[in-house]
Amino acid sequence: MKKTVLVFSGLILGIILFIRLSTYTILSGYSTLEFVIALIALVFFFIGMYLNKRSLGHLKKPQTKIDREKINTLGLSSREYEVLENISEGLSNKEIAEKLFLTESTVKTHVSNVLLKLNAKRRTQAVQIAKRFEIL
Amino acid sequence: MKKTVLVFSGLILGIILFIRLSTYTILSGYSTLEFVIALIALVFFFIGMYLNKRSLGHLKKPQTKIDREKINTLGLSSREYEVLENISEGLSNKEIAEKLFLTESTVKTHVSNVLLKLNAKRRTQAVQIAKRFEIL
DNA sequence: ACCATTTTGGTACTTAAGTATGAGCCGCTG
DNA sequence: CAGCGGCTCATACTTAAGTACCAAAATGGT
Repeated sequence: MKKTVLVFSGLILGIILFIRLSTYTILSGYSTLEFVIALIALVFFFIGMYLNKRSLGHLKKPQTKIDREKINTLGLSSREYEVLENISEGLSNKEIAEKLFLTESTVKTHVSNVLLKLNAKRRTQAVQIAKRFEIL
Repeated sequence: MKKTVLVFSGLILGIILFIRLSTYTILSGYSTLEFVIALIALVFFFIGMYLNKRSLGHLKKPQTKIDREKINTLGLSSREYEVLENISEGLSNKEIAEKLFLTESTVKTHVSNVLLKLNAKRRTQAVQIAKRFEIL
């Protein structure tokens, strides 16, 4: 953010200096004024794009908004979804059971239901499908 | 892309018209010229940012560049990495074996090595760790 | 209060995943 | 050329995952 501000103010100064100079030297006709302004507009346009790309590039997480509509469409219950989340974290059934204060047997039931509803054969596939559906 | 071009050219026209008018009306002193130009620069800066954000927003995949350095650091061989990729696709050992023309037994060896090198206990966890390391 | 769904849990079983260990083959490098 | 690392495959196990089927609470809406 510091860099951005520095670069930005530096460019503002540069532009102002450029104007100061151009008003007394290059700038003679009207068309030249328009050209200079168009150039400035273009330059700042691309600077805006560049800086934006940089700042967005720093965002590590894709921030995929969870499609709750889709979860309902698939018929996933809240508990089943909760289990699915933990599967994607790489937890085992036993670990999920401990985390959610359940028996492993209950977790297995939920997992089986999730696989059915997502039409997956394995938990790994379920995660992949869930991400395609943007519910994870 | 069509929209972008249209909006862009429209704005260029608008700016030129604005200049035409301002040169004969508002624009009287030097400071005003600078102000107008700064304004244009600012406007185009934000237009650039906005358009860039829009176009980047259409990208569905986060485009996480694969950190090949990290792969080497972890000591993952190319075959092991290939297996890891297929694990993240939700494939079973048997399916990976068929896809890569291997026996299931070889795939299991690779999987075991991957789990060791990623310090994971399960294939699901391996995928999660790999994504944190940005190698997937 | 009743019904549908969810949540929970169990048993019994099958299948997949993962570990340990050994071994042959190939290509590269000191 | 000996050796190392990577790739392949196998056997024998252990453990986790997943299926099928059932059933009792809990929950929530009409």
